[in-house]
Amino acid sequence: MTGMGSEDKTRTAQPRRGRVDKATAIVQAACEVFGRDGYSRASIDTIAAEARASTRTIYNHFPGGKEELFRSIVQWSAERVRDEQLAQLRRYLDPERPPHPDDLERDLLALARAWVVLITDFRYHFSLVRHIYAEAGHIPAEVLDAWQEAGPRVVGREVASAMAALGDRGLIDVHGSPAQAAAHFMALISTEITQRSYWGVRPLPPEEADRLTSAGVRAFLRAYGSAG
Amino acid sequence: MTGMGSEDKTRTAQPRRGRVDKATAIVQAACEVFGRDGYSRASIDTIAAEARASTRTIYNHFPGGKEELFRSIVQWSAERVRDEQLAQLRRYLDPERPPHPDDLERDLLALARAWVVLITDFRYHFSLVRHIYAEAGHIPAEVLDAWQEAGPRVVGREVASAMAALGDRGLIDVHGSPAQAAAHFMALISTEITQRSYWGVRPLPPEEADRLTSAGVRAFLRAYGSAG
DNA sequence: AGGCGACTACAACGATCGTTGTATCTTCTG
DNA sequence: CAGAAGATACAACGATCGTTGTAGTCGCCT
Repeated sequence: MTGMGSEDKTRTAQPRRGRVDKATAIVQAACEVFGRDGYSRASIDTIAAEARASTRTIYNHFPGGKEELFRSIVQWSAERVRDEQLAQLRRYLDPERPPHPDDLERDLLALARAWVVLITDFRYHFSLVRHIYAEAGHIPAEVLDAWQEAGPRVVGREVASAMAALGDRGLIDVHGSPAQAAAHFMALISTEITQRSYWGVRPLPPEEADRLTSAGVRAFLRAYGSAG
Repeated sequence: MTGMGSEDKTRTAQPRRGRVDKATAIVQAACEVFGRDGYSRASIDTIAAEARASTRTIYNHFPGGKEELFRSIVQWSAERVRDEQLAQLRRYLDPERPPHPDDLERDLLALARAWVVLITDFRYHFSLVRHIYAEAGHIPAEVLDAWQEAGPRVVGREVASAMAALGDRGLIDVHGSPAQAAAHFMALISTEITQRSYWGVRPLPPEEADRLTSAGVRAFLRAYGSAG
């Protein structure tokens, strides 16, 4: 939004220095530090050090200060993870190519496993989400809504429509509400893992995580499988 | 833990002044403020004001300062809520008096509803839990373990043994792991509500919460009901 | 009454932190 | 080369906060 004028030729496209673009370095560092320490504990100095930038540069890029920086990275991180989650969803549960009934459990399990991997891959993002939930009372409603709409709600809707597709083809029985089935699917595959691992802070042994994931998928299929 | 010694006559039993015991006033206020603001944002001055005490009194009762106060109230709050949850569990799912098969869904639903009510009743406690999860990386492992062992793990074990009892009597099929069934039950009845309501910060309309709860119970019974 | 224990008001300290201004430096562009 | 634009180092400010010390107040018990 800021900085990039309207008709500059190729100037701002190339990173000024030989290094990485300072702006993205700051955003990445801020993601990590905000995720690790939370809004209050995170200090501008720490973010600057992590980004190998000076605090002054941060304030040049984000005139709104800490608050604007936080809003920006929440949005940025949500979009990034959302895209990754949607990619895995389309990869293992493409509404265009429904799986054979025999492969349904395999595909759901593959999706679940891929998502669990994302939880540790994007550890800092999910730490950030934890802090968002914890500090929900101190975050303006508009910011919360913008975040939900940029990330979680989109994913939820996509999973719901995938469930609807499976239902239409008779692979599962959504029992009237594809959205409800989607929510239950996500709850069953992730709740226990996230809780036991403190949202990835203390990762579980892989085989344990796998056991929980497949148990969740099997329970989901018993609850929503069309064959029963 | 403090205060109630073993052989004090009647001195510490009666509040010294005409008011409430300052210690419990401080603990309650600290619970509320820590839950609302989190560890870093919460200030001793705020807690003192909320407890109508002076900061000096706080340091007299908790020589360890902010850290000890936090540890104490985490433990205290966890025990209180645990007892409440166990009471509801025994009320609606007493292992000694298993329900008739026809009443199983009704009883499970009653338990689920009672627990959902607790989420808003003990709003500050669950806010505290959010912050614990968010700041897990900054809390000593021993404190985290002590908290889990004083609260969540006990409840989880009790629900698991209730599930085992239901399984033994053929009312449900635990599919090999009562603990897993318990975790799935709790996930199905509470995950969506807690997420959608931001853990009680923005409470859902009661009928909406009810809809989600009963949908969770029905899904659980489809996954774990012995009749299928 | 006298003393004791708990509570309080008040001030002060050191530390951390968000934020800004300024002067200097580097690197790219014309 | 000159100039511009971005980045940096540095210092300083005001504010908040945890914590401690001190002196004083209030109510209870002997």
